[in-house]
Amino acid sequence: MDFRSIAHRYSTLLTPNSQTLARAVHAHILTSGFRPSPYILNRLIAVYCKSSNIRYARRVFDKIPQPDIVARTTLLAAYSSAGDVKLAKQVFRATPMSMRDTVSYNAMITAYSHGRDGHAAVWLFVEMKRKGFFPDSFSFSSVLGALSMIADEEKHCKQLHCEVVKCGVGNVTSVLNSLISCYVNCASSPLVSSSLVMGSARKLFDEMHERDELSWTTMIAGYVRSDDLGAARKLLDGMTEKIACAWNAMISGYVQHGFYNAAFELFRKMHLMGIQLDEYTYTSMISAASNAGFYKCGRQVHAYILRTEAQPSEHFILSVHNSLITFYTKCGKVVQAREIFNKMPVKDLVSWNAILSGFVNARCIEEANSIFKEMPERNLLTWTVMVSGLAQNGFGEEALKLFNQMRLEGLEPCDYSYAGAIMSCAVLGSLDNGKQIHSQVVRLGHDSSLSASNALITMYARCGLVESAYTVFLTMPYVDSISWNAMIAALAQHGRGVEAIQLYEQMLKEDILPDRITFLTILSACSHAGLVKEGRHYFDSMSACYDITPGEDHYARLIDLLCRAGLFSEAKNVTDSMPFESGAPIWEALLTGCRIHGNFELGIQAAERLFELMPQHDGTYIILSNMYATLGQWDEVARVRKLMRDRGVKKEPGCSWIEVENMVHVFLVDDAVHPEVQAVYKYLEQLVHEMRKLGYVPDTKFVLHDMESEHKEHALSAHSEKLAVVYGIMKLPLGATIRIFKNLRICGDCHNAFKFISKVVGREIVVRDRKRFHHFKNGQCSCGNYW
DNA sequence: GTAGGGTTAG
Repeated sequence: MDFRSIAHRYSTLLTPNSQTLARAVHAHILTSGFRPSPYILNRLIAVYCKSSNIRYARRVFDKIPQPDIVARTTLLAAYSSAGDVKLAKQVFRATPMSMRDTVSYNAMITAYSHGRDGHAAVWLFVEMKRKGFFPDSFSFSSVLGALSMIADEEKHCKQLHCEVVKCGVGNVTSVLNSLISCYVNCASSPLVSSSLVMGSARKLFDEMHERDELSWTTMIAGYVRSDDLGAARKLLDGMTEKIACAWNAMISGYVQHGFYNAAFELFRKMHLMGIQLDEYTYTSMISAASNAGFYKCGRQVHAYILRTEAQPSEHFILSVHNSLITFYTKCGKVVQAREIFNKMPVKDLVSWNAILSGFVNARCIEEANSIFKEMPERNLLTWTVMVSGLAQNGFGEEALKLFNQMRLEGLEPCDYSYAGAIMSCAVLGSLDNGKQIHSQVVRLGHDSSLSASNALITMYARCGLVESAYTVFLTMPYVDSISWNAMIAALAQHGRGVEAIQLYEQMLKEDILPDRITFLTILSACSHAGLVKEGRHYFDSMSACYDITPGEDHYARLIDLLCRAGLFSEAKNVTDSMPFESGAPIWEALLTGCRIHGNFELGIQAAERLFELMPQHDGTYIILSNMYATLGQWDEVARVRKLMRDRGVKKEPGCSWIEVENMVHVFLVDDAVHPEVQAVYKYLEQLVHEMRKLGYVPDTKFVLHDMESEHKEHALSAHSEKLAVVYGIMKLPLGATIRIFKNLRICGDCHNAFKFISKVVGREIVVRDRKRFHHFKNGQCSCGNYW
């Protein structure tokens, strides 16, 4: 067979799906010196482009001495869909003016549009007209897509609408679809009245002579985007054709707005009506199940897919499995999620990010870390998930390090990333860092972001500056229930229970619905302030007014509230009426109350139960041993100590820290490590002398009970919180508030001592311990000794 | 040779 006939056969066989043949032809060209016609070369480029083999396409292209406009446009379009605007532009620029035509302009406009550069696209559209090219329906579809990105006023859409009509494509369905989509996008701009613009879109839709799948889908998705689910549903119900995309848009709208039951109802209807369910339907439904916590429903969807999809496409497998990973992790089934992830034949970035955040949410930080290291590629989301995951799990330092590293790698953090960094500062109590990040947030315009601002509220509160937290809260352009919860929690942690309750009441007045977290917060606010009646009232309102079933955590806080107030019989009534067995949180609350009120009988009972439920928890042993010590039952003290030793339980060492000039200084009990600790001891000695003059008597009871301190007199002055406070007095500017942090609860003697210190040195001391804040000022503590 | 919608990761 000669070359000519081979060429002929190739040209008929080179369909877009014949990649193998394309390689054969290519090889033939390279090895035999065969010079195919431009037509064959163009086909070859097209086949390579179709199969995303752009590098081969480029090699063929570069071999052509004078590529024609078809070859150039094919390559340009391939770069465009691969998202490589730079190379697309290169090809376009290299095309001589005399060769260019409308199609090549259209392709380049689309390339800009894919590269999210709406201005460049519109500019090229204008240039193309100036150069005398007449825009066709493709030009309008492309430029309208670009315009959607930059138009924030209806008049922009209207302008192009006029041109569409002038150019005679005002009746072309595809152009009208793009135009509708343009109006729809514009409707989400804050500068326009959404209902007015949606009205214009709808008018176009109603006046169309012919509506295709896209018209219906665009219009329905448009209503969904402008939060008008009712209009979307009405349109869907009036649709006679069976258009899966339109149904998918509606379902996804329900899911995004949290109407999970409506989504499932529509899903069933879709199935009953015989509309083809596809990966888009399934992913939405699975995500509905994960968000709503409908484990059974999700399993059913999963099982249904396995039963019905015999030949799923690669795209189907990928997207469905990606959403399944999230589903299983959100339902607490990390093992299943991992299994699905491991078995996936092809993984993309979404899969990796899904499993990563699954581990992060399940608090499996080690696994998350190894996934993060293993990932073949990372994006902004990856880093953000990891930063906030580390922060949420208490690894503030690691989180901040990672945040800085992501910036070094040239990634521009988004508001969520900043929220993670701010939370790290909250965990560390690093006000200097927090303030710095706050100013960056403002500079970058992220201060209107909910996630960043909510994190700022928490950060300021946890660094001891409730007023700054309040300022953030009050200056937010809009707030959500998380903002309210954060602010109420801020007041609660600082013992300002009455204000916390007032804020909660205001939240109700503003028609914000409280959630489970709100009640946890408000109950502990009542607990810290001794507001028993109010606490009971709010607890009862949960199921009565808000249809929220109190969980074990809510019961535990109620019991904490009652026991702190010494109401043990009431607490018992509550535990008896609980719909479940008392777990560890309940017994812990009881034990805390018993410790405060010296109710040893019940306390010992609670402690013994806790030994069974969480044998590795150091706190129980310490409280129990202290109780026995107070009773003088030294045999029992010894027994508890032995039990602790035998079980290998280690007491978490007390440690306190303070920030001075952007540096965190850490002190341990009996610290000998900090370079300036000798000076600190010396200063403390002088201070105690002054304090004694005012009536301070060291309370040796606390030493007696401290299982780690063998040397009484010294141990008292060597508690880490004292060292940190003294260091602050020595190093911070005169009059500045001393803010220190402790990993455990503050010791009773230190609490007493700080009252005296605040008076002697005339400074405010703020202590954040494991549970709450203490503000010492002028010999008083804000907790009113109720802690 | 060129366009436009519905999904999954916080």
